Amino acid sequence: MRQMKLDNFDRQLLNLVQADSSQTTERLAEQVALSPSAIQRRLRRLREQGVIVRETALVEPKEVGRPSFFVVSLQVERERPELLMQLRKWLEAEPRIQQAFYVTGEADFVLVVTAPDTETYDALMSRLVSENPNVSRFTTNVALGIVKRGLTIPVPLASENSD
Amino acid sequence: MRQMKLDNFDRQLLNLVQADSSQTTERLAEQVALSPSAIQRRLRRLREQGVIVRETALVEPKEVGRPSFFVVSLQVERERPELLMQLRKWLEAEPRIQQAFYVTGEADFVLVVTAPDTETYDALMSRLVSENPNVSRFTTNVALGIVKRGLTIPVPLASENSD
DNA sequence: GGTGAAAGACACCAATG
DNA sequence: CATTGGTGTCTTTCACC
Repeated sequence: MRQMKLDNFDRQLLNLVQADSSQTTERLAEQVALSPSAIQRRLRRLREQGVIVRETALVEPKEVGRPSFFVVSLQVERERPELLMQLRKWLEAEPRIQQAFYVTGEADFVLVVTAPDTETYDALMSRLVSENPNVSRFTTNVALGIVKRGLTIPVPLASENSD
Repeated sequence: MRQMKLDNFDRQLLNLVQADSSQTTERLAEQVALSPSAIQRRLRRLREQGVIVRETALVEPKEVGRPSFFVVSLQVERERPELLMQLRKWLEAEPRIQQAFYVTGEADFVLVVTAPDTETYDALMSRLVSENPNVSRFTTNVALGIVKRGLTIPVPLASENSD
């Protein structure tokens, strides 16, 4: 059931709504060579099929109290499956964990964390280690600046080459 | 001009639209104790003031060709201001660079990169180093799995404590 | 892909604190 | 006097052909 067949119309559409999901179907129809009705039906399908997961507003950190951002590398005691699952759920449930990747290399997880200040961040990480016994160590990189911030996945058209 | 004064209505609204920006003003009005008209005016203001930067659709990687994700640490030859600026612009312009943080610690930048496959990723990083002479070294962590993916910044209400 | 009905957003309104 | 909730109009979406 995975790996939907997406034609180039779908792919164009995905690129457009990733850039701006507030566009009307009419405006989208101008950019993709389709009628508004067709756009509508495709968008509904893409949402129902889970290709489009959700639509969100991006807020400017400067405007909401200048929160800090941290990139955190986690080392976990390898391999206790239940504890690993618990950690994943913990990360998912914690709103200040924006992103969590399970990675190769020296670290096991890389997190992107946001917090209003360093104290809150410290408290959060203290809770993380105390409530997840398999987390053996972590290193923090404080973000001094954000050059770019997005989740857009470029969707290549079928006719295009990969690069 | 920065650091807008946001009351608790604005803050609630920001939390709601970060979770789901496709809600109607009427549905938002049910959750915030305001009329649809008030919600509308506030949303427009938040957009105009740049508190809400843009609205985007989040797509499921599994459904668009299972692209890979990489967390990259960049070391740059410190300090050649013009080259640093050039690097920032390069990162911004490159669609496969999802996020770029300027950080403290051993690395200077941390990137989150997406690419359809490892070859494309390699080619991208080759271009990065060849077109940015100040990038001295980088280390790659391949994401084996994504536990969580979002950009939501929790906006605390004025009456609430930080934690 | 087009068309008519329903829903939602937008531009004004007087009212309120 | 800024901000609210309400009303009419226009736009956009939705369901059906």
